[in-house]
Amino acid sequence: MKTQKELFKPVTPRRTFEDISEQIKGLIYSRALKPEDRLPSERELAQQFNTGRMSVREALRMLEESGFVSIKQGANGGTFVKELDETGMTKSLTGLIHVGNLTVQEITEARIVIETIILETGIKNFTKAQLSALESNISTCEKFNNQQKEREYPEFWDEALGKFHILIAETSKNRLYKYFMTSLLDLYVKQIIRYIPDSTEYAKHLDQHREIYEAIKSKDLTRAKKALNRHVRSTTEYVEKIMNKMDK
Amino acid sequence: MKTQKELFKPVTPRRTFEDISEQIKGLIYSRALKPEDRLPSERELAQQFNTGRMSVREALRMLEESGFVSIKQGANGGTFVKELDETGMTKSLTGLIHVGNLTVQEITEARIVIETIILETGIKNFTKAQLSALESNISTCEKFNNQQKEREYPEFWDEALGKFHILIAETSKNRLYKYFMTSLLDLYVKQIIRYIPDSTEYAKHLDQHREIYEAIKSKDLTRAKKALNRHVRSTTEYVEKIMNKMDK
DNA sequence: TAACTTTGAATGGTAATACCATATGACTAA
DNA sequence: TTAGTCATATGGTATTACCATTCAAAGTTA
Repeated sequence: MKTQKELFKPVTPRRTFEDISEQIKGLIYSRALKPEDRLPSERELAQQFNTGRMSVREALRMLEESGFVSIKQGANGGTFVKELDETGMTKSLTGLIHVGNLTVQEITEARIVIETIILETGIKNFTKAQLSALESNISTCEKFNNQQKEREYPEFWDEALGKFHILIAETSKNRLYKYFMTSLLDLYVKQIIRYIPDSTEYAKHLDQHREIYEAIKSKDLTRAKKALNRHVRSTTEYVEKIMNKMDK
Repeated sequence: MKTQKELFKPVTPRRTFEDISEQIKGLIYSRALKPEDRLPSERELAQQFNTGRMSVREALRMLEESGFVSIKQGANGGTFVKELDETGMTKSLTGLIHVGNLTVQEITEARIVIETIILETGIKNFTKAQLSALESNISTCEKFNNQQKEREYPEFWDEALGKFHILIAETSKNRLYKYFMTSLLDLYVKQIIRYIPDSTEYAKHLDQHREIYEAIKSKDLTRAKKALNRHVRSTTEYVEKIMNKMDK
């Protein structure tokens, strides 16, 4: 028989701000607070919780950090409930990469797996709207690439590198894939965006996209998988080359 | 030609505590601060950053929330750098589930995919040590299940449900899979742990584990995949049944 | 001497207050 | 009408004081 001691779990002493944070999180989970809703001001909250304003602020800081609320200053500002999305996941992955507990290679491998699965389970079910969205994404990017002026804007890189793959991920019924893909691409883009590749490099990237697109359009799974694999590996090589440069 | 205005990106006004948080995070990223290292006390930090203690505390709250540091009170306490692991990811997924932006089904599907990939790429490379770890995990669980007294402790469920799959995930060279698997299992366990299933249900669970194990041992990929798929689906059904009960 | 108790100091946790910074909208004057 | 000004609400920062927890060293007792 175990001693009585082992029957009880250790209790972490409840800190006030944690309590507050949990309460608010609970209200969000139970939909008592919905996205866009505005919370009372910090001073009011402090009164209602019967605590100091600091504890409230620390609680809000936690909620903000994990993406449950966003905070605006000024009149008509305040704390607003936010729709929870994949940013939390992105942050986690970014951290893991930075401290060296994860590499770009590992992420890329997972990315191939997921995108492949998406195609395997859904290549037959692409709607016309989805196909034309892919098509228009590619052609928009190509048009941009031919206009020197426009190429200066890094935002448009985001468009090219990310949106295409996200469009593919969105065809899956599994939202987790979309979250995951969005997170991963965000990591890629954050690395690449400081370097504006030359027009040739960019064109190559787009050609690969088009290749994938054509395969999907003709519902040729084998070809699509091959093209996808090539594309992701080539992009990864490029990202790694850039990252090595940055280390020096 | 675009107006000059569009040349500049919007600047989010830097909040003091964000600055502090970024600085510390940067030191962790650059390995100037390593896990287990102790940061100066809040009061000292405030002095060094030339700010108030509150800003420091809010910064620490952010770092704590995202898993970069842990904080202990009392003499010899303070702020300690923590090894970054998958807890951040787990938190994100938990949040997404609770607000309804993700379901157990979606997670389960992804889980099958990943575990399958792990087997596909690595079933031939299981070492003897890894195999016997699986074996001993199963037999330990079985032993527990036959001792009524022990079955009371929910912790041991954790052992049964999670460890087996984590052992499999750990055989992969891709740490992302392990992180992901650990996160997902954590979600399952957090749901199940309140309900202690009857001995029969538990035995069934273990039998499935053993089936998977045998297939891996004999390096029969097809059989392993089938067994795995069956097992995960059966577990999911069970979890869903429980969750429905809880809703009522 | 060994075991227990007390106490002091370091550190995080909470509170109250005052004031700064920012954003919005109403008001005012040209 | 338009441009500018100001009042106000809200978050952001700083200061100060005190509470709560923990650990270790000093002291005390058997």
